Amino acid sequence: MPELPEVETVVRSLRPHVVGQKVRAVYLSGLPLRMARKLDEKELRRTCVGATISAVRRRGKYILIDFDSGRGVLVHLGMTGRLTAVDDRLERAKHTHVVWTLPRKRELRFVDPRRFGWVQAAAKIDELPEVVGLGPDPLTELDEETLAALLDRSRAPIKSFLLDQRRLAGLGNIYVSEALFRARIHPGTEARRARKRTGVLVDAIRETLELAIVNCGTSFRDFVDGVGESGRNAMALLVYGREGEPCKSCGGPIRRTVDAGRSTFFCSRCQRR
DNA sequence: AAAACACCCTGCCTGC
DNA sequence: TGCAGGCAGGGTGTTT
Repeated sequence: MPELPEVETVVRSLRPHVVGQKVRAVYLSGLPLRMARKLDEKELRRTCVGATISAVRRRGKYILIDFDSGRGVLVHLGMTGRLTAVDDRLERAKHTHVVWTLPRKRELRFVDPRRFGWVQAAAKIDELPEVVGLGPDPLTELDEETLAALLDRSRAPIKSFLLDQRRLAGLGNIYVSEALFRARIHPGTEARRARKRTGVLVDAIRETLELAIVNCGTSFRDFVDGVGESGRNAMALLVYGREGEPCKSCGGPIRRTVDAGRSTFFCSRCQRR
C-alpha cells in the first residue's frame, strides 16, 4: 500500500502520540512476515521493554522508531500494513502482529493482513542492510546532478528505474505513474534517454509527493495514518486508476498497461516515447 | 551487471 | 449464495 507520502503521513501523525512514551510490554502474534521470516522476538523485547521512544523517523518507505537507549525498531508496512496508536480498549483487529503497550491505556499496533510488512529491532537501525541499501530520499536528498548520473547508467525502462529503491527511496507504483505524467515522459522510455528531462523529472517527483503529503496520502482501501484516518489524495490523482477516463491535460483516454504484474497508467498523447 | 520473473500472503471484487 | 479466478499500492531471491 504505502509509498513515501503515506509513510510520511503515518510518521507525522504518530509522533505526538508515541514520542516520550515508555513501552511496558511487547506482544507478538508469532506469525512470519515478509518472505515468511519470523520476527526476532528477543531482540524486539530487549530493545523496547522499559525503553522510552525518543523519535519516529522515515527513510524511503521505512519507519524508524528510536529509543532513548540508542537502539531502535525498523517498520515496513508492505502492501497492507498499518501502524497506529490507539486506546487499548479498542478491539485488536484480525492480523495484529505486534503490539507495544504504552502508558495511559494506549497501544501502538502493527496490523498486516498480507504479511508483506516487516518489523525488526536492532542496536543500530540505520546500519541495517535494508536501510543502508536505500538510494537518496526524493524530498530531501535528491538533486538534478545525482539523478542525471543515475539515469546515464541505466537502459531500464524509466518506470522500473524509478521503482528501484536502491536508486531513489520512496516511489512506488502509484506515484511513479503520477510523476511520469507530470514530467510528460512515457513510462517505457529508456532511463538514459530521459536524461535531458532530468530537471523536469526532479520537479515532477517533488510536486507529486508533496501534493500527496498535503493530502495525507492515497487511501484506496487499506491505508490509514497513525491514528486511523484515511488520506484524501485519491481524488487528486491524475492518471493512476483512471483507465479510459479523460486526461486532465488533453482530454484523451488514459491508458493502462501491465508489466511484471503491475499496472502502469499514462496518457499516450501527453507522454510520447 | 542489469533486468525479468517467481514468490511471499489475505481480502475483495467480478463473473459464472 | 457459492465458488473460482484475477487483482492489489510491497520487497527479495533466483534466474537469464
